[in-house]
Amino acid sequence: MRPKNQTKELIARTALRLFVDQGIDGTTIRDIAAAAGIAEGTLYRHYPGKDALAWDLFISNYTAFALELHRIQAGQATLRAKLDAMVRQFCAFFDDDPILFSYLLLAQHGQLQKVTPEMANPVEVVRQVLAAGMDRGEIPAGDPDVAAAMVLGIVLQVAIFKIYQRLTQSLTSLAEVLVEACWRVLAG
Amino acid sequence: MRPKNQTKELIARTALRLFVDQGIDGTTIRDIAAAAGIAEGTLYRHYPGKDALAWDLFISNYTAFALELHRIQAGQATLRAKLDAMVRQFCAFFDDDPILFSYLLLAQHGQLQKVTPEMANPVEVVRQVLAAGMDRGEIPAGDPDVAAAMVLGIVLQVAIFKIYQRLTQSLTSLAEVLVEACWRVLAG
Amino acid sequence: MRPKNQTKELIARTALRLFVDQGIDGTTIRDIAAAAGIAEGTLYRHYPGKDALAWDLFISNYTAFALELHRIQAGQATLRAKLDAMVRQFCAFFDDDPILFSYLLLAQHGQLQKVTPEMANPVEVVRQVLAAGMDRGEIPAGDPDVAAAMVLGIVLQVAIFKIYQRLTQSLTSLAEVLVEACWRVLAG
Amino acid sequence: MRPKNQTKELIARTALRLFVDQGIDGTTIRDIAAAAGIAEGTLYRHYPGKDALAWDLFISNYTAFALELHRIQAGQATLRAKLDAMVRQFCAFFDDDPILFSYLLLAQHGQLQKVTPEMANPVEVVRQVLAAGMDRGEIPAGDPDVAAAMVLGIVLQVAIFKIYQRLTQSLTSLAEVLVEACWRVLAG
DNA sequence: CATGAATGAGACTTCATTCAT
DNA sequence: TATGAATGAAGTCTCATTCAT
Repeated sequence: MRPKNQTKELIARTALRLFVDQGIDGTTIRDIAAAAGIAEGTLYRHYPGKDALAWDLFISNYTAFALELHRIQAGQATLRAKLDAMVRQFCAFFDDDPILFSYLLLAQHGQLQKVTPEMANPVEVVRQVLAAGMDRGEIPAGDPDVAAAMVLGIVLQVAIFKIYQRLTQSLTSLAEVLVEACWRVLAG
Repeated sequence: MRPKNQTKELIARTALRLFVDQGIDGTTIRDIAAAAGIAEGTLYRHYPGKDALAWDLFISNYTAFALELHRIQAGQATLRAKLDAMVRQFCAFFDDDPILFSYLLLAQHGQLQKVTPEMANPVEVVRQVLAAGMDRGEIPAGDPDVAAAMVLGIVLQVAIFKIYQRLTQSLTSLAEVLVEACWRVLAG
Repeated sequence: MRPKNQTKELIARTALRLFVDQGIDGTTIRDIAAAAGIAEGTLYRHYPGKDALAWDLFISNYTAFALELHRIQAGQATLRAKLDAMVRQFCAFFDDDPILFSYLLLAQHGQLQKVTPEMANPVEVVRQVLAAGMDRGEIPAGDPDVAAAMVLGIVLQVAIFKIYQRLTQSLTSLAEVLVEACWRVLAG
Repeated sequence: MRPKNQTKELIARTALRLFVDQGIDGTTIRDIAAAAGIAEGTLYRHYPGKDALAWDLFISNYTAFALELHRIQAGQATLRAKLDAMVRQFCAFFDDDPILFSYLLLAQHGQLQKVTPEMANPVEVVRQVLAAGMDRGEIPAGDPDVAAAMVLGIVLQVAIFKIYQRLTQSLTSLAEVLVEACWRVLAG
């Protein structure tokens, strides 16, 4: 018998991989159990069910990333530095764990409706950083939602291209380019 | 008895709406039939099955949009004008049929693996236009895939914000802003 | 428009062929209509439904053959001559219309339960001829059912071999051999 | 929880009975599950599906009987003794498990097309035994396929009569009569 | 008589979840 | 805690039959 957390972790990683490869609905409990080398029933010792597993995988990592993003930008003084740090954070996250990143990206359309406003949220972090920058006059005032969308779009679409192997470089190696692009968009 | 194409069209629109609202896997044949006011079996006189319906809805519109995009940019002489036309085309498409646009956006992760290179493809159109612009020296040379990702990201993420109602303006009213942002990203 | 009986006949022959090829349950109304070049609904102008079609095809030909068999043996004086005539009748029937013969053979297990004793029946004809022959002392007395089974078995199993193409000769060319075999079985 | 093989065996016997009573197409998964006292889904833990169940039931027993038949004739020296042993084997099989025998008899028309030449086959066993007997001069030379058809016809049609209750004796009690009849047919 | 779109009952099958071991 | 056979609700799809034209 494995220690409890080890089995739970095994389930989490296995499910993550299969969810990304086949979609959540396209992945069965049996798939997960078989790939993890455990019995089907064992999964239920660690998670209440499949939906809970998918949700847990999503929200814990989504929140953790949002908090990390918030922490990292807080350590910077200027908007430019905050933007730089955040974009690099996205890139590092992707390069460090592309499967998890992909999951958050691809699962969001199914899970986002269960996200409540009080939960930490990467989109909100970016929006607020940009709004604050506008307030402080670091960039021209504008609709902070539009600004956030454009910045996120630049970074996330590059990640999607990487997922679909239209790009082969690491995201980190593109960070500088992305930061510069975002800045030009914002600096108007 | 309705004329044949009328029923097929009814099924298509109903399915589109439900697929966007509940996801493809989250929508049952029964859902579609009930919402369309037809019998379950009737659907199968018009489509071979649920997968084929989802695929047909995706690829026919995805391809049609790609061709339209290609046509519209070909009518412009400069990259700046092509970019302007293409972005406006995205915006007009979204405003004209947000459900269809959403479907193409959300369904792509499930259907894209069935897209073959010879099928017309909006991503490819954008990439080629940008690559040509680089070749002609209209914008600084760079990785055309990265450039395409950034341009697409700006437009599509704004569309996603609109879908999730973070934005309330029409996309068309944002077109100028988006074109300008894209251009600044590209013009380096 | 075809004359009524021509369409009905077309349906009957088409159904017969498909029933033999694919089984009754394996054949759909749509199959029949498509193969016959008519609309699905047209079939119902000529037959009450699929079951009725299969039954009609069976019982009318089954009965007709039984009556023919009875008539032909009645024209012969001795058991040997009756047997000869009946076996030749089976062979001629097979060679003349192997599809119909196959249908009667293969469909019987599904339809026989609907056959009532007062319906003319080839098995019964053979049994009675043999029983009468025993009564008249033309062959040794024995269980007429066993005798009928053996005689029928010889003829029908050869037909089955022909259907499955284990044999290539016409049945008629084997008639002499079959009659002789039956006679040896009976003559004890 | 029953031991695995017990449930599979229960499904097999129940299906066999229903297939014989109602035909394969006339028997639903629900029928089988209800008659076996299990849930519908349970069947699928033991068989891939209904077709596979019907096929497995057919081919495993068909092959097993062919091998047994081959084994039993190999233990005899003369054709007469081989024939005697084989006919008694058919009779004993029928009397021992009339449902299984009926299934093999009735299912063959649907399943035989999936039988490949390398699969053991009772018809082939009989044919080869007779062909060898002809080669050794134990019976007059002739077409071994015709001979096999006649011998099989005698035995199988008697079995069919028994299935339809035209006969009430056990087949074993008729074995002597059948062997004698076959021999007269062959000995010419 | 012919058509063929529409119907809807019912078939097969999948799969998240339970529970006795 | 782990197991995996069993469950049964629910999904996809088929097809005999009907009926308005």
